[in-house]
Amino acid sequence: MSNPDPEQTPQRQKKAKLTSQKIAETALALVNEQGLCGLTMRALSEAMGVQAPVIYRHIADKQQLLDEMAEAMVSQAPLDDLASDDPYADLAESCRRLRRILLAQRDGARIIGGSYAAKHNTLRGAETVMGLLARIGLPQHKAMWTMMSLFSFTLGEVLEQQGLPDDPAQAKPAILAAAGPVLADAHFKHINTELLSEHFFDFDQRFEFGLKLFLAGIREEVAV
Amino acid sequence: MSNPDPEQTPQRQKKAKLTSQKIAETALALVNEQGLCGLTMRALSEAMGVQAPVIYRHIADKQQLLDEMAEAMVSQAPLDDLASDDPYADLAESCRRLRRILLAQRDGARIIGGSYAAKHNTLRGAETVMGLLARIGLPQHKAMWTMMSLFSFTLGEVLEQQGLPDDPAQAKPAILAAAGPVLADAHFKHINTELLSEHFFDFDQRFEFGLKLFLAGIREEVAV
DNA sequence: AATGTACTATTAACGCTGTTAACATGTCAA
DNA sequence: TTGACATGTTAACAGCGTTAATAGTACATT
Repeated sequence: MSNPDPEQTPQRQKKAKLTSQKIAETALALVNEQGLCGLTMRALSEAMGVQAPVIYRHIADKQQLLDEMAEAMVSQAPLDDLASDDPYADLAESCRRLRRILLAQRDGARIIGGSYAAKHNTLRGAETVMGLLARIGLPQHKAMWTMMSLFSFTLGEVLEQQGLPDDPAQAKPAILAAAGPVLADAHFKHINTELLSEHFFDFDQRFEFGLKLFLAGIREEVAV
Repeated sequence: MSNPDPEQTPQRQKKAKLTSQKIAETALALVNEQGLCGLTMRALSEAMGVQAPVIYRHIADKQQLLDEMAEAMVSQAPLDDLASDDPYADLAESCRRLRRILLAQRDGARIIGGSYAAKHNTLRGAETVMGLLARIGLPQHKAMWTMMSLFSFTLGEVLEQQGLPDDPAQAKPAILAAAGPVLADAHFKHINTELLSEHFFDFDQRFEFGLKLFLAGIREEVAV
């Protein structure tokens, strides 16, 4: 059978049979448009051409919706193909992919961070990373701590990046204006607005630098 | 004058003059009791023996309240006394203090993470850490990236720790029960429930291990 | 001392939220 | 045809952040 798309979906995807997975995908799309605050059950149901209480036929509450959204995000970029001869490079690539997933979805870090989803795709990604760390030579419990540290670091970085207002060209002057007076006043020798302006908002370089530090620390740990 | 505490405050701190700082402190105490979800403007005003709209005489909206709360938290543990002969040790201690602040306040990580407060105490702490990293030998922009990476790591770790239900003895079995079936099913070679059970929830050791990795990475970066 | 002014507090209400109850419709099996 | 069950609807509840309009209260000035 495989559902041959019976009709051309007149205006929307109207009668799409409403699975919890489709709900999660629509919710992610809605967040991309409106932001996480705009994700209300009513707005979501309207986007699906349906009344609000219908959603509750497929998911228990909003928290479970967020969990499904998190799992849907993770499943978008599996790590199965990572099998180069350099596990450190693969490890770095894993973190970059996680970061890319988070950045590709508006408020992605908050969605992932707010859910403790121990579901299939999430655990599969973890398994891959644990395999890399085992190849590197870490014992199992240290591998787990390392993985979680890398996850926390990556999540925290994107959390901060996505925390500022949507338009970066607008957020930057605002933050500089807020910090400026304080920095000018007291005896701040190691921070100044030029430093903030030029390097604080370069999130890509920030992330890569932190990642490099972390990997160097892992090499050191293994070498001992 | 200095307001000699005119009366013995009959039942509560009733007529405490209601500054934005006192509001923030009461809000933090309320979150400690009820959790962040329990922090409503009505509950907060009731805790202060006052009607809800009065709050808005002193703060613009709830986001600003959260900012004030974040700043109040940071101000609780300054870093001024850190001046040992080992800047790496001071750096580690800075991270531990930040973590202790976050853990001491219920939902502390979410409060700090949700605010972009470029206020006095926050920037002063940053200045101290930047000084340590300068002593270590990092150029200014790398010092800033390093500081932000450490902050993201620490915040992310506590965020995850505080993300699980309040009673850890209750959260642990729940998560294990959720992950168990998935782990048993497929070909998971590097993760298992024993590993999770014994080492995932040891957040202190997790944090210390990640911190060690990071510091080793910094040493490596400087040594090059 | 009386008065005007600014601050502080109150009550009432608006529009919105997640969620549930009660009821209607449609679909498929016996 | 007759159930049974999934799926949809409308109406409503309690609670949220926030604002408007109003009342009281303290203090500087006349």
